[in-house]
Amino acid sequence: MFRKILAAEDIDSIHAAVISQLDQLTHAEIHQAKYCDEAYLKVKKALLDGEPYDLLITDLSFKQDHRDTVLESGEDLIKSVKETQPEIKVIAYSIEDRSYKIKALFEECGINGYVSKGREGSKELEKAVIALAGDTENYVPAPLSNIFQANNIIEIEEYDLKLIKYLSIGLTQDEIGAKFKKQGNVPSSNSSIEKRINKLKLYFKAKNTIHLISNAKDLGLI
Amino acid sequence: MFRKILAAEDIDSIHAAVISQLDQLTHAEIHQAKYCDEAYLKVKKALLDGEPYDLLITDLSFKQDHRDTVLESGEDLIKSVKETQPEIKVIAYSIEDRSYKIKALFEECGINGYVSKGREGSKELEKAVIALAGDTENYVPAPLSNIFQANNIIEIEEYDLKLIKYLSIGLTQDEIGAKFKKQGNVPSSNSSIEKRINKLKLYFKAKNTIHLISNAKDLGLI
DNA sequence: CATTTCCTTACGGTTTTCCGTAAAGCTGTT
DNA sequence: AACAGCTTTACGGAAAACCGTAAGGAAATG
Repeated sequence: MFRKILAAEDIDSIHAAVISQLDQLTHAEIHQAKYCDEAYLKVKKALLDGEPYDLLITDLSFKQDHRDTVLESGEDLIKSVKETQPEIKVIAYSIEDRSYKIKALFEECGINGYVSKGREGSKELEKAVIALAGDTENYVPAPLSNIFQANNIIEIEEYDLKLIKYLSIGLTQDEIGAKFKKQGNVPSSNSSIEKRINKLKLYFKAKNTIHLISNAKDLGLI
Repeated sequence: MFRKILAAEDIDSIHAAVISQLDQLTHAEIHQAKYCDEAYLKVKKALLDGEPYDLLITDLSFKQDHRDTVLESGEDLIKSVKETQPEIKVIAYSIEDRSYKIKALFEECGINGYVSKGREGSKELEKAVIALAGDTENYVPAPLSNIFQANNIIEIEEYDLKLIKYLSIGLTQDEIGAKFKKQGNVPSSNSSIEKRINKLKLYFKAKNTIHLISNAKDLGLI
C-alpha cells in the first residue's frame, strides 16, 4: 500500500471527502494542496528530502483566483510532476467523461489511473488506489476500458484541439502560426494551419471557420 | 435554524462532505438525493406528509446516466420545487461563477442563496445556511454582491440573437442579409449587418467574429 | 540508391470580412 | 421649410480567410 499520498484539489468539499476516505482506506501519510503550484512544490520538496510521495491524486481544473500561478491546470501539474519524479503514480480525479480526453491523459500526461467524479466516484477512487497499490501499472475504470481499442472514435489529436482552442479565443491563422512556432509545434506554417482547419471543417461538416468553432463547442471539444 | 434539509448532488465526494458539514452545523434532519427527479419526489412527498423540507441545497449540473429522467438540471429542479412549495428556501451550490448566470438563478429560479464551489466553498455554504436560517431573505456572497447593480444588464435584442445564431450555423454576411430581406427584417443591408456584428464584438470584447460566436456560446446565448 | 508516399511549406488568385467614410432616408423640433 | 440627430445603406481599400496547385523534405519501400 502507499506510504505517502498527495491530494490536489481546489474544491474544499471534495477535498475533505477524499482525505477522510484515504485516511480510512490506507495508513498513508496524506498531504493536501489547493493549488497546482503548491502541489508541485510539495512533490519536489518531498523528493529532495528523500521522502517522496508515491501517489498523487489530482483534479484537472483549478479555479483561478488572486494568486499568480505558473501551472494552471491539472495536466500541467501532472506533466511537471512526472518529469521531476517519473516513478510516482498519478490518479486524475475529474468530472471529465469524454473518452478521447481521458485517453490523452494516459498517453500524453502518463497518468496511471483515471476516476470520473460522479455518483460512484468515491468507490471508483478506492478501487483505483487499491489497484495501483498492487502491481497494476495502469487502472482504467471498466466503462472506459474500450478507449484504447485502436481506431474507435474520433481522431482528433492534441494539435487539433489546440488549434480549435486558439481559433475560439480570436487568434488569426497568422497568430496561431507564430504561436506554434514559438512552442516548437509543427506544423506551424500558415499553409499547413489553413489545411488543417480545412480538414476539420470537412470532418465536422462546417461551412466556414465560425461554423467549425460553433460545432466544436456544441460537441464539448472546448 | 432549519429542521429538515434536503441535499441534492450527484458527485458523491461532495455529497459526503456537505452532509457531514450540515450535521455538525445544525440539528436538522438531513436527507439526500443523487438525481433531480429523486429530489423533487422527496420534496413533494414530504409536503404531502405534512413534514415539508425547509431548505434545499442543490447542485446545478447532474450527470446523465442510464436512468430516464424528467428533470435534467438543477435549474429545472429548483423551478419545479418552487412551484410545488414556494416558501422553501433554496441554495444553489455549484462551480458556476459567471455573474449573469447567477443573477438569472436569483431572478428566474427564485433561489435564496448562491454558493460557488471552490477553495472556500464549505465556509461560504455555512454562512449561507446560517444567514437564511435567520430572517435574511436572500444570501448573495460578498464578491458577487454587485451583480444586481443595474448597468451591467445585457441589452441584446431578438435581432442580435438571430444574427448570432445565423453566424453560428455558418452563414456568410451576404447570406444573412438575404435571409433578413426575405423575412422583411430590417436592417438587412450588408453594411448594417457588418456594423451590428461590430457592435456585438465590442460589447463582448471579441477580437473577431469567431471569437464573438465562441463567447456567445460560452455565455449560453445560443 | 532510386522511387514512392506522405507531410509540410510556398504562392497566387478569389472571396469574404474588416474598417472608415460618406451619402441617403426617416423623425421630431422649431 | 430648415435643421439636427439618428439609423440605414453604399462604397472602396486593406486584411484575413479560402482554395487549388506545386515545390521541398523526410521517411519508408523495394
